[in-house]
Amino acid sequence: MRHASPQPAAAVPPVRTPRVGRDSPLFVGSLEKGLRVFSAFDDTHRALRLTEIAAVTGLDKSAAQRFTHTLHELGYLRKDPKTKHYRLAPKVLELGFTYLRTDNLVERATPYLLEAHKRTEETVNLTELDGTDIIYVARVPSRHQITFDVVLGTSLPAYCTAPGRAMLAFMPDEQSRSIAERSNRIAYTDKTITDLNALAAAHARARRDGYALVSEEFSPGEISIAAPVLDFARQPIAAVNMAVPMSRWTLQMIERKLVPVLMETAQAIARSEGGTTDLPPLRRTRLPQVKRASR
Amino acid sequence: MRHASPQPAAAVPPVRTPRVGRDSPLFVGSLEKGLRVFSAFDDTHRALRLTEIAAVTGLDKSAAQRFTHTLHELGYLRKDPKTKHYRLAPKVLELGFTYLRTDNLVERATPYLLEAHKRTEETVNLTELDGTDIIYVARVPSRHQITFDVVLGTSLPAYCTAPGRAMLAFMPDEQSRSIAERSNRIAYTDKTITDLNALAAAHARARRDGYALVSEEFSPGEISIAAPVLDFARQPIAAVNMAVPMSRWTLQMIERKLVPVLMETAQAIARSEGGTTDLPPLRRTRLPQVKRASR
DNA sequence: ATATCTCGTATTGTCATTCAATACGATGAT
DNA sequence: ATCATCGTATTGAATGACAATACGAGATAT
Repeated sequence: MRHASPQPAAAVPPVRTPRVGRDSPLFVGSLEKGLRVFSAFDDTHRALRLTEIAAVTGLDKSAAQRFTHTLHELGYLRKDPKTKHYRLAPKVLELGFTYLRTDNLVERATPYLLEAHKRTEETVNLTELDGTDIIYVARVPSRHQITFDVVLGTSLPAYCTAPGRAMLAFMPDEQSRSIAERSNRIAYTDKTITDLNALAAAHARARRDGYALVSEEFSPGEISIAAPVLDFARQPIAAVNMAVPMSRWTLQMIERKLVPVLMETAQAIARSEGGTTDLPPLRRTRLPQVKRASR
Repeated sequence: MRHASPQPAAAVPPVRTPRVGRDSPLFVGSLEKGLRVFSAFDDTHRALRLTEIAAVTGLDKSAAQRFTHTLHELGYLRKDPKTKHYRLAPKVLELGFTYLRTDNLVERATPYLLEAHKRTEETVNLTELDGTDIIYVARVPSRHQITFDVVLGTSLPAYCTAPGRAMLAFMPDEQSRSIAERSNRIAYTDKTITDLNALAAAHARARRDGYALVSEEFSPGEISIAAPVLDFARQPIAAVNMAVPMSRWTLQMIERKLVPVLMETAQAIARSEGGTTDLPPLRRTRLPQVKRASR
C-alpha cells in the first residue's frame, strides 16, 4: 500500500461494486474453496499432506485443515493414519459419473460413435465445450489400444485442437473471437496457430469444409479431425473427433476414408436430437413436493 | 440445521458434546450442503429447477439459490436461460476422473483385468469398498455388450454383492459385522441373505474357498463371483469381480473356467503391489513450498 | 380478463459460522 | 541435543453465510 491517500478518513470507494458473479452475496466462498481441494490432486500429485494441499490450493493451513477434515468426514478423501497423506476416495467417482448418466447427448451419441468406430477401426471421441476448453465426454477406444482409458474428463485448450476448432468455427464470430482471446495461447508445437487473425482464417476454412483438420498443432505426429454437432438453432453443442498418427495415415487417406464417416456421424447425432430441444415438459401439473429415496 | 431444535429456553444440553466428526468446529457445513446439490441429480433427475433442488436436497429455497448460483459460477452447473433448468456441466467429469488417474491400484490392476478378460471373454470389474457400499473403479466390458459403459462410479450394497462379500469375508470379524449391521439389508430377491448370522456363515465359506460366489441375491438370473485383493497385511483393499448370466453359465462351468482366472488375477494384482506399501517417499528433503502451473 | 398461485431473483439485517492466529506435541532432520 | 516442520486442537472475533422477505414474471384456474 502506498501512502494513505490524502483524502479525509471516511472515503468510501467511489466505484460501484458490481455485486454480480463472484461478488454477489449469493456466492458461497466456502464451497469454492472446498472444491479447490479436489483440484490439488492429479496424476503427479496423488497423495498430499496437509501443508502441500495448503500450498497448492493457496489456502492457509487453517483453511486447508478445515476443508480436508470436512471432505474426509464426507468420504471424499482418504487419509493414511500413518503417513497423514490424503488421497481421493472412490466416492468422488460418483460425482463425475452422474454427469455421464444425466447427459442426454452422451446417451444419444453413443450408438453412432460405436458405429463410426466399427467402420474405421479408429478411436472416436465426443467432446463438449467448457469455457475455453474442450472436455472429452465419450470415447470408443481403438482396438489396438492396450492401456485403459482415462481420457474421459480430460480437458484441453479449444483453440488448438480439432474439436475446439470445429465448434468455434460454427459459432458467431464475436463469440469464437472472445474464446480465442481469453485462451492462453501457447505454441505447443511450431505449427500451433496462436495469432487471432490466423485462427479466424482457420475457422473460416473449417466452416466452409464442414469439419476441422488440425495437424500437429497440439501433439507432434498426430492429425486430428472433428465435425461439430449442431443443435436446432445451428449452434455447436459438441464435436465428434478422431485423432490418428501420421505414421499410419496420410491426408488423402484421411479425407477419403475418415472424413465422410466423421461428418455422417456428427450429422446423425444432431438429427437424433429430433424435436426435443432441451427436455420434454416432464410435469405440467403442480409440483408434488418431490421426495426421493435416500439411495 | 441452523435453527436450534425447539428445546426449552435456557436448557443447555447436559450431554458432553463430542466435538468430533461433523460436530467438530473444523467441519464446514457449507461445503457439505454444496456437495449435496450434486447428489440431487441422477439418471431420472437430469434437469432440475431451483425448487426441485431445494426439495430433493432438503435445503430451503435461499440456500438452494446460493449454492446453485455458486456452482453455476464455478462452471459445474449449466442453466438453461429459458426454462431455468439446472443440469450438470461436463466440468464435473474432471472431479471424478482425477480419481482414476490418482489411484495406484486401478493403474496397476488394469493390465491384469484385460488379461482376465481375454482369457474368459467376460466382463471383469474391479471394486473398492466405501463404507457399506462397493464402488466400481475399473471395468473391462464384455465384447458382446453394446451399450456404453456407465457402470464405473456406481455403488451397490456390499452385503449382497459378490465383491462386497469377498472383501467382508477377509477382514476382521467385528469389522465385517459392523458393516453388515450398518447396512440397510433389503431383500432384493428371495435369495438375498439379510440375517446377520447367515451372512457370517457366508463369509466363513468365502474365506475358506478364497472367493465369494453370490447367486441371484441382487439381480435375478445372475451369478457373480469375486476374489479379494489383499495388501501386505492381508487386508482386503479391493475385489476382482465377474458377473455372468445363468442362461449361459452353470455353476460347474463357473468353477472350472472362471474361478481359476479370477483368483489368479486377484493374486497377481496383489503381488504387483510389491514393496511399496502406500507411496514411495517422494521427498526426503525440506518442502520447497510447492508451486504448480495453473493448468 | 382477472385472480391466484408458484417460481426465480434480488435485498437486507442479524448472528451463527467460518475464519485465522496461536499453542502444543510429535516427528524427523541436522 | 537442537531446531524445524508438521498435524492437531482451541478460541476470540468479525466476516460472510444465513433465511426471511419482497417483487415481478409466467402459468393456471376461475
